[in-house]
Amino acid sequence: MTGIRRLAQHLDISIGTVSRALNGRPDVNEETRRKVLEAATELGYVPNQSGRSLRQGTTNIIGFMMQTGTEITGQGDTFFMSVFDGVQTVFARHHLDLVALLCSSEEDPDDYLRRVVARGFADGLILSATQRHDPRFEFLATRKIPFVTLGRSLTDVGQPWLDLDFEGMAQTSIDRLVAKGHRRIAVTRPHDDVNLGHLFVDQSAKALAAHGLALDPGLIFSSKPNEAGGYHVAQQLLTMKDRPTAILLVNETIAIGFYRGLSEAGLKPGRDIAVIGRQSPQSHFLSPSLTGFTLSRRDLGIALAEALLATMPAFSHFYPDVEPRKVWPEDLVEGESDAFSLPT
Amino acid sequence: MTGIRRLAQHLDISIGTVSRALNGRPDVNEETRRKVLEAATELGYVPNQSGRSLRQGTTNIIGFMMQTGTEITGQGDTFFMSVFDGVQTVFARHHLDLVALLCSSEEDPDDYLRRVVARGFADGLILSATQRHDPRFEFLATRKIPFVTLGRSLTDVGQPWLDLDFEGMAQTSIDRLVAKGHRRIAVTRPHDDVNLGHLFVDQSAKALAAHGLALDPGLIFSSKPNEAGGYHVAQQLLTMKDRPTAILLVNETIAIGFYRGLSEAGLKPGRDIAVIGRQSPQSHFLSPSLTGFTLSRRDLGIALAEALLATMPAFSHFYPDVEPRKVWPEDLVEGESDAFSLPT
DNA sequence: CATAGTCCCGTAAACGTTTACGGTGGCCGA
DNA sequence: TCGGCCACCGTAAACGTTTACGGGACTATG
Repeated sequence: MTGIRRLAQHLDISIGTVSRALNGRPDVNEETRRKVLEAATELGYVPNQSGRSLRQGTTNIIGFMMQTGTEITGQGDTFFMSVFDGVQTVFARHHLDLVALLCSSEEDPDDYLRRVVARGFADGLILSATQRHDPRFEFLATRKIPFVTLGRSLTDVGQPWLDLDFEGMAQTSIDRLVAKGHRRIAVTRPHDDVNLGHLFVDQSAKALAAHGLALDPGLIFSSKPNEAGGYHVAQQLLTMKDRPTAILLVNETIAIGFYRGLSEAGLKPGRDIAVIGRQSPQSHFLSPSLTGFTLSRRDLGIALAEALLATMPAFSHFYPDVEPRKVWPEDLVEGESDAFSLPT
Repeated sequence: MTGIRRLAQHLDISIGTVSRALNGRPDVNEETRRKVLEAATELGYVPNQSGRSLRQGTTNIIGFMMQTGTEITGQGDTFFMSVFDGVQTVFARHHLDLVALLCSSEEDPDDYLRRVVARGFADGLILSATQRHDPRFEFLATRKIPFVTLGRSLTDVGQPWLDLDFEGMAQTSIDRLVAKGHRRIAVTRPHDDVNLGHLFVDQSAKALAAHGLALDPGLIFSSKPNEAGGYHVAQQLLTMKDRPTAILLVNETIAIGFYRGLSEAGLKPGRDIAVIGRQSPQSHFLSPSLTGFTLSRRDLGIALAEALLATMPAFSHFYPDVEPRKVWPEDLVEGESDAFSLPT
């Protein structure tokens, strides 16, 4: 005799009642419910997830898909981890388990997702590293699997998303730099087709246009979103005749490499070039201090989880008024890296 | 009519035969098996994992537990990801799904593991960030859950493990540095109780002793295993009166921060101090080039997976002669960072 | 022809839940 | 007294598999 049956026998009660008691159904006497819960802890009963899944066609698992090709992050080691933390705290409240689905760099993300879905692995998914055109969206939509994405895409199947505020970042950065007399402003973007890069470049161009300036295509640097990428950007920049006087770094970690590349040539951010980037735990150790945007990654994760739950019928009533799509605000932390200004 | 039943009906055959055909049982006519497989792809049948799990008490999932407190890695962003890749390729052969279980920095790893196990989540586990004394081992052993650890521990319940070759690294490093005239050799270690730190320090002391030298306790630097940690180590080192002339960096990423900390004070690895570390994708962009150890992370992952499977009854016959415990060799890549030598 | 053996297949139970359905007993109002 | 309602509980089916068991058809052997 195992499982719920054992509990029932021990209490001389039917298994139906035990199940109802454990699941918080209303049609069970509070006194018997108390006894059931007591016996459950006493006997160390934990419900069998397979049985439950089989019966109600739900796994209680949410998957957070990341790609190792982007070095799990592309935003610095801790970025996704903090977001993950936030997501996890929300799901824990609903007894949902969160796991990370790491798609190898050698496997096609679309194939990987197909496998995950075919297996009926998760009740819902969180997607990151969203591409400019992302086939995964349509796939999940036709399978009617709830999902939310961290990052917009041109592909739109009506799913909720959260994203960074590239418009805001570009605008305040550009305004700030133009006010300091800069005209030749460079911009970095990840080398792959992740949508983030497109957005940031577009918004930067827009912000420049507001000042009657154009974004020089020669000043758009594609790089891997990691330290090495930043280092390369610096090297490219050093070889230019008509060097930009300011640069925007969209990814977090590349600032590290960029600083190093610069310093090897004897250049210094804030003195020889104005740099605006994104804050990260690592960037606090940069010198001169980085002027950059910051956001609460944990809160971002929480919002991501809530947006997903709001679309899942079983949980939506908990989150009646969640904005399904939202651009996440960032604050600018002023440092010394953009102190460099030009006479006007 | 759903699932296997639908297939059976479509072929006018019993569900038992269908199941046997799909699972590669011998007692089924090859001709009917062919038909079944054909129909399966035609109808897009995929077995329901819940049903299967319920029946045979197995989930076909392997969990790779990592901790976000150590910034998923503590070894640099890509370390675990490459290992993960290797593990995944092995498991894919056996139709096992690998997921990452990320324990939040705010949650106790032991509690987290308890939850995972109670839920019956995985058939097997891979543990990383092994502590010097690790309660998780005993817990899993009593629950009879197959697991393998990346890293040794003083806690030993007979489980297989793989680990880095700290003895080898310490010995070749020390020998090399002593041969260059160094006597005051510093060592870094992670600030927490992860076993790796203890081992590396111990082995370094042993290697020094072989030359009649002692490891000065004042030359053991505890640091976070990331860039910031390396930066701090450099800062600490700079304030010392009797500075060491050489240093061993056990973690991969800390070299980055260490270099930066040094260069801010006008010091240079290889000229003012000898540095030996560990190679990483990022370290290739260090200048002067790093002398450091390297290993095939992917192969490490493969070995890890095989070690686990060898202990699981259902798979052990595939891996009859896998060494259950193994120290993973590393090669030294010579760079310029340890060029600094002393007159003897 | 009888017997044993082999190959293949069908039947049905079992895994641990959830839940629709119906039933019992008590209470209340007419 | 009786019908109806309510609160609570028991029964049993269902979810989709796997697998032990047995049986039928055929072949080989005596």
